[in-house]
Amino acid sequence: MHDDPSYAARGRQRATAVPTLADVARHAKVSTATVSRCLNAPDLVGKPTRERVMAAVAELGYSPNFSARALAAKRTNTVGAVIPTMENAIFARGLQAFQEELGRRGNTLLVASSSYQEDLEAEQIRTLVARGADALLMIGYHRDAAVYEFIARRKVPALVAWSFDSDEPHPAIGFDNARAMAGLARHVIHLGHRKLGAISAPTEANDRARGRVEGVQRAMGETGLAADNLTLVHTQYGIESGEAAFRKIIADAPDTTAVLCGNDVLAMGALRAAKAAGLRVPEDISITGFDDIELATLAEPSLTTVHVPHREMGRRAAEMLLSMVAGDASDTRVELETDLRLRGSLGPPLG
Amino acid sequence: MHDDPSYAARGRQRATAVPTLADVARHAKVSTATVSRCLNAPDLVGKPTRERVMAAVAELGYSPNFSARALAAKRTNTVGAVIPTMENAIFARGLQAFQEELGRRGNTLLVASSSYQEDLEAEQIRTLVARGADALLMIGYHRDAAVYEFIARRKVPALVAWSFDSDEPHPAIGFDNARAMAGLARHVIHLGHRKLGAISAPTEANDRARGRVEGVQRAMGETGLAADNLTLVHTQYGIESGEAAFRKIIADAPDTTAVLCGNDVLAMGALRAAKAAGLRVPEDISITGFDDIELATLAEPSLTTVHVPHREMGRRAAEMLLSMVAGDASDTRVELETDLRLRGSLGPPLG
DNA sequence: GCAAGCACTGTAAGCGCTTACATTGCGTCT
DNA sequence: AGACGCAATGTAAGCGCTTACAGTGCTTGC
Repeated sequence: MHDDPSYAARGRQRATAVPTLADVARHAKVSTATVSRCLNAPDLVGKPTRERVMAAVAELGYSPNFSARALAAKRTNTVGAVIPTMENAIFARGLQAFQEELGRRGNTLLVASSSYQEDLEAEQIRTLVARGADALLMIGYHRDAAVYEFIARRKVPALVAWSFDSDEPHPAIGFDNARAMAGLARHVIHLGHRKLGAISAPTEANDRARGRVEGVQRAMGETGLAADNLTLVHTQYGIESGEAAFRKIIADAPDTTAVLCGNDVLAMGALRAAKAAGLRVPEDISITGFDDIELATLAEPSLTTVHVPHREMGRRAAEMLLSMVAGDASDTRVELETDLRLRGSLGPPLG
Repeated sequence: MHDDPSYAARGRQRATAVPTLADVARHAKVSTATVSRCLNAPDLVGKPTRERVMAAVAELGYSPNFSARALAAKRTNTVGAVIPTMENAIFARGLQAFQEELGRRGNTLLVASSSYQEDLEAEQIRTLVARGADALLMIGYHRDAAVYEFIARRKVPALVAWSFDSDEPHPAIGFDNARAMAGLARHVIHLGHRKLGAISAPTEANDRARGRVEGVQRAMGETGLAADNLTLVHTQYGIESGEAAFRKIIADAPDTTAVLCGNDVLAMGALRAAKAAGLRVPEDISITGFDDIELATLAEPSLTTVHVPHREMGRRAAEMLLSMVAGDASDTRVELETDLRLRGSLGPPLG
């Protein structure tokens, strides 16, 4: 035993080199299999042996090499997420909850962001899978069929979040953007508004934004409002963008009495532009948002918006993904409820 | 050649199993070494061979197994970051820039958050290192010496961000929190304020918060203001916390004319509480923040604060860390400049 | 008193890749 | 013409771990 000629050399290195499973085994005078079992399935090992091994682990400051473990066990305990950007508070919040839940269950989060670019997203997804992500979180349904095929071929459990559509087959947790926005729009219309404005994020590669616009249109259709009562402007994410879009709406359609924005950040911009233009909110013009980020209650007047349970979504997404990895296929499609938060920025039109 | 009895079986599996380097090699009729070289050092391979290999890669849809690569090459192209929380916009913004730069250079980001808990942070750092992070980004200097020793022993390049102290030996990119806050406080005092309030995040495990409080005290010392002219309140991060802290200050010291807050979110809370108490800002009381998040310009009145270049910090942190990994040890300590953004929430005291 | 079963532990074969080293076939130099 | 260098490729030894399988020494039932 221990007549391996390299043993002495290894012993000398030990202070400087990172200890391996084999070092621990040697130290505790057991086989590597036993050390591995101590770490992964302690009840299979006798108590005295286990204690000896654990002592060796502690003494050497051993911690397992993740890549080796992943290679041998074919599981990484790592979950990938591709989001448009962390700078958007709604994703930051959801992702934070997602990561907390993952951490609680011994997993780590691998993050990539696509900057709302479809091809970049596809590339990020490939990267995450190649890195061995056990599962994938993606935002919204919209992406090339080839991406979905790739995921299916690799058999990586994947979950769509921030969107829910009962017609879509993919596992998802989210809400029906169109329905949520329609609820708000219906309320606005019932208050008496007839000339509406809408500010939306770009809709080409973004089903959430698309859904929200459709929601407005659906509510108008239901209440018999003709389509030309809506002035729709598309613009980038950002406060300044919201300001510019608002100015465009009141320039194009000065009789607009309510502007529905695709998210709270755009709404904050609209609000600021309205005030800058000398319009009173909500007396002269009503403004609404979507998401209910912290900003919404801070605005003056505070913002009427659609509340989305971002944290809950993140937390449950982690739960779902991890149980999908474990092979438990129940509850793979979850629709969350949103609700209206009626605040000062919305009122009946004065006329 | 190809008389391996398992060859046929492998061939049949190919459609369902994930292709490996060996599959590609077989397909292109070269050795695995050549395939590996095509992927990692293409100029070492002759053009016709390379093209044949690349075709095989494309045909099989091969992508390398990351764990195996990491195990063999001892490099993961993954950088870990431990931040307090993504829900704080300043970290989200910096981290986004960090991740973008990392991605641009072919690296991926592994994220962990500590929820401002010191022991959790230590654990996360160990986890990230065990997962093979090539380098580490950490927020602020404050952490147990054992953690720094661990990092040094593992020889993982690590960078402190969001803080800079010329007395500290660790590689860092950030700014001098005390100096930045002292600059603001000096300005406030020069305006004529004599009775100050300060709202700070908990300082035990947070050198940034500590520095900011010290900055206020330093400015007071320099200008001959006695320490008892300052009412200091510690509280958690959050708007409501800021509101409560503000109420406590004006209850304890009703003659306070300016409240300096450790960050913009606390300042937003203070602002709201001031207005709720019927105080005019800045006529009755001045309020300042720190960070210059988007919220600051949205407040009414807009918030006087210290601008911090979060995005630049994130981007350069990525650059620095990657060059440290590459063995380039230049410029390992970078001090960034902050600047005052004087806005409506600060004015001279009326008295 | 002996086969069967059980609780532990060890042996060794990979997992999919990288890379040091060996080999081959040229063109070149003297 | 023979020695040499060089470019292109192959061979094979790991990287550090997991796990199927194979003992080993007991207790137990009949």
